[in-house]
Amino acid sequence: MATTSRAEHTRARVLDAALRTFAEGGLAGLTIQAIRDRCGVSVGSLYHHFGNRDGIALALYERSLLALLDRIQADALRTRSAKGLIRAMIVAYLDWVEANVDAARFLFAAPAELDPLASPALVQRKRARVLPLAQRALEHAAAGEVASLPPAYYELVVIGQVAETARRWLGGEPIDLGEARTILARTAWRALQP
Amino acid sequence: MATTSRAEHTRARVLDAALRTFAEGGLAGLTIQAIRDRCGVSVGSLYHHFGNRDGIALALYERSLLALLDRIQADALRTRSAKGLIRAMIVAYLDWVEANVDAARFLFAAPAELDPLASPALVQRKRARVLPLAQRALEHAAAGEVASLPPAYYELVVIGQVAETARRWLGGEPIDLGEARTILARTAWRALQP
DNA sequence: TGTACATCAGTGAACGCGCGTTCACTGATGTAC
DNA sequence: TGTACATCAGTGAACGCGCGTTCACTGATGTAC
Repeated sequence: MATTSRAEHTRARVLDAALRTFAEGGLAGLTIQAIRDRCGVSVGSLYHHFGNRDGIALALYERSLLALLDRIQADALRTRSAKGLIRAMIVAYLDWVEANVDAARFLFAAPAELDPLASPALVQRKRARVLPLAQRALEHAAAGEVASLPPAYYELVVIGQVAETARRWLGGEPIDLGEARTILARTAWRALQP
Repeated sequence: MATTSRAEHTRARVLDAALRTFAEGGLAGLTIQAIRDRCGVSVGSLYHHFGNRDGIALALYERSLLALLDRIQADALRTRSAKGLIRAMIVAYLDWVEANVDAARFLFAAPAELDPLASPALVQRKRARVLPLAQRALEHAAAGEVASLPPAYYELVVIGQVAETARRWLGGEPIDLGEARTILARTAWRALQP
C-alpha cells in the first residue's frame, strides 16, 4: 500500500457509510453517530479526516458529482456529431442516475444545506469536466450544426430537461426512463436547432 | 373580520417570519425559536396552528408553490397560440422568481427535508393548477402546432430548462434573466416542434 | 338584548434528548542516518 | 540493517448547548336561547 492508502481506505469507508445513512434517513438522519455506527470508525477519526460534519457531506457531494460528470464526459467526448453529443449526454446522465440512485438523490438534496459552490476546489474540478463539453458544443455551433447561443445555455437547455426528469423519477413519479432517453434526446436536439 | 380571520392573520404572520428566517439562516436556521423571535407568536400558538415544525415548513412550501403556479396559470391561459403559451410559462416563471427570491429559494431547498408529495392535499392542489396547462398543450398537439408527446413531457421539457436556469441564478451564477427569457422561450418552443 | 357556555387562540416555563465537537491519549507507519 | 524519532491515523469518554415538544393554563370570540 502506498503512503496515503490507509487514510484513503478509511475515507472511502466513511463516505460509503454516509451515503447509506443518507439513503435511509435523509439529510436529517445524516448524523455523526449514525455514520459512525455504520462503519465502525471512531468519532475522533472522523474529525481527523473530515474536520466536521459538513466536511463529510461535502466530500460525499464531491465524490458523487465528479463520478457523474466523469461518466458524462467519457461518453460524450467519444461522439462526432452534434446530435450524438447531445444524445450521449442525456443517456449517460440517466444511466448514471439509474445505477447510482442514492448518490443521485444526495446530489439533488445536499445543496439545500451545503452550498457546494463555496468550495473553490470543487468549483474548479467541476469546471474542468464541464468546459470540454461546452467547447465541443461551440465547435458544433461554429460548424452550423446547432444554434449559436451564449455558452452557458447549452448546458442549461440539455441538463435542465434531463435533471428535471431525474429529479421527478427519484421523487417517485411514474416516469419510464427508457422512453425518457429517446424523447429527451429528441427534444434537446430540437431545442438547439439553428 | 370573519370567523377564522384572527387565525388566518396569525398563520400568515408566522409564515412571513419563517420565510425571512429561512432567507437569513437557511433550512438549518429555520427553528421554532428563530421564527418565534421574529413574529412574537408564542411557542404554544405555533403548535396550535401548525402541529409541529414540519407543519410550518410544509405550509410555507404550499403557499409559495401555489403562488408560483397561480401566476403561471393566469398568464399562460390568457394565450391563444402554442408559441405564446410556452413563452408565457417561461416569462411568468422567471418573473415570479425574480420578484420572490426568498420563496423561490425555499421551493428549491425544502424538498431536501420535507417530501411535499407526502401531503395528498398539496398534491391535489398542485395537480389542479398543472392540469389545465397540460390540457392546453394537448390541444395544441392535436392541432399539429407542437409535437405529440406523452403528456408529462411538456412540463418536463419546458419547466426543466427554466427551473435549472432559476436554480443557478438563485445560486449566484452570473445569468442575465432578461436574456434567458428570450433564449429559453425559443429553445423550449423549438424543443416541442413536431 | 343579555347571559351562560363552548370552543378557539394564545401563553411561556419546563423538560429531556441527541446532536456536534473536543481533547488527552495510544498505536501504526514512515523517515533519517 | 537497526534504531530513534516524527508524523499520521485512530480512540472514546465527556461536555454543553440548543433543539422540538409538552402542558396546564388564561384570555378572546362565537353561539344558543
